[in-house]
Amino acid sequence: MFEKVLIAEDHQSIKISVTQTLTNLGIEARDNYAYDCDNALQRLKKALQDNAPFELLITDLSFDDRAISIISSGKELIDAARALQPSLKIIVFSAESSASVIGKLFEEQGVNGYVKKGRSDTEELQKAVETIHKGKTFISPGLQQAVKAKNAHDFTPLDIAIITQLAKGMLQKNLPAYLQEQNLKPSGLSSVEKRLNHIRETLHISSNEQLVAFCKDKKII
Amino acid sequence: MFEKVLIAEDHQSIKISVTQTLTNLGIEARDNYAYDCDNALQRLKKALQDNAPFELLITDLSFDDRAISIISSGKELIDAARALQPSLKIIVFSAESSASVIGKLFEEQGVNGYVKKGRSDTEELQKAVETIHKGKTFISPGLQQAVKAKNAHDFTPLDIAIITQLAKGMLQKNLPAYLQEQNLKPSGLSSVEKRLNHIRETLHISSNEQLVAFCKDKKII
DNA sequence: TTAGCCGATACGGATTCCCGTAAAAATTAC
DNA sequence: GTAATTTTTACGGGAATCCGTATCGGCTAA
Repeated sequence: MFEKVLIAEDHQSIKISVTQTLTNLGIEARDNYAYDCDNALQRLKKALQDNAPFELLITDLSFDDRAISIISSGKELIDAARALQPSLKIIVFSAESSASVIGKLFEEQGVNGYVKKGRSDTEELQKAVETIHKGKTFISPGLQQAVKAKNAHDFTPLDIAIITQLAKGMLQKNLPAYLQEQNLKPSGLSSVEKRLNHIRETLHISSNEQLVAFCKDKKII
Repeated sequence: MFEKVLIAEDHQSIKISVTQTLTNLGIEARDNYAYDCDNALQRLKKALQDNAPFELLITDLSFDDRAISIISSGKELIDAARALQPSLKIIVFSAESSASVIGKLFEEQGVNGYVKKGRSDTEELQKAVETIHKGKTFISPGLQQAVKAKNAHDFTPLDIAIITQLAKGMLQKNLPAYLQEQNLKPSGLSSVEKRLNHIRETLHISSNEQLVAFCKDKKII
């Protein structure tokens, strides 16, 4: 079993339960807890320098950053941790259920496991640690299919840029200039209109306001 | 100290910590846990019928309702519980930090305490239980001022109805008919335009898309 | 009662958005 | 290299929104 596991979690109540789960697995829980991302990365670095690296990171996704921090989300922490120590195994332990978000964790960031906070999360977490120790990946039951099932519409980087700017108040007629600045193509106003129209149609959405609401709900923007 | 406390919480990891906190307070934690709102209300009813009512309810706000449930959010549970048993003390234990949401819990629903999940949430929860047992209210440190600080704009029920419909795809020209159906006044198209214009101005927002995004972020709609 | 005030509604011009069509450019096929 | 296809862009009419102004209707105070 793993011997050194780092917990990155800003909720004390959850940290206590996770620690208990690790103890049940026979993993020593001492000096292995960070309540923000900066501190978590620091500990990973220190352990690496001391030739006693962590083997597994269990991290949340959202941290409320009260202080000015360099890394303020689990997503960024994962990238930084992997860059620092490619061999590190990573379990995300979060309440996030958006297929879009979870899908990216596996596909773009290569996490080893995802446990959704829920009715049986401690058992699931325990199973996840065991499964990953055997070299396999783990995902909470029921989420597998949700992540595989593609959205009716796959949002491209262009789509996301367009909708993000709309949500920031940019008029759609000003989008071409912005998209050119960002080197995003196509940038013509007609193309923007066509793209938005296409998205609305496939999602059965009738206005830009509704589209912004949809993307906010699905955590796409 | 309280003798009967009910926990309504759908995350096992948190339930474990809350139970432990209650134990630390000398409160017996047996048969006092519900993982969804329907079940929680059922237990409150049963205990009342048996002449052994719960004295305190500790509840989360968000429950992911996998099954078809009558009550699916903590907000509704609170109303139902208060209707059933007005004397019941209620602590909300949630990660929600939106001033709008928390403010309403106290002002409209009269909860006795709010503990935000965070770095010291178990200590805070313990303190909350003690404080409320003395007949006072409790709110997590730092949130007090956030809740008191009013938003730049106070959203009226009319505002919320308008923006909600926009976010559902309704065209603004169709709003007058809808508002009349809902007996909301004023309902004239000019009034709707004027209202939206006023909101955008006070919040320094330039489009309806941005307004919808803002309200989604602040959990106003 | 009536003059004055204020909010709601009606109206109209300017702007923006929607959407279909056509031209232009880029890509692919042969 | 040229034709065919697709993608991007340009254009224009109609709809919806934005915003200023004016009218309507209820309310208050002298």
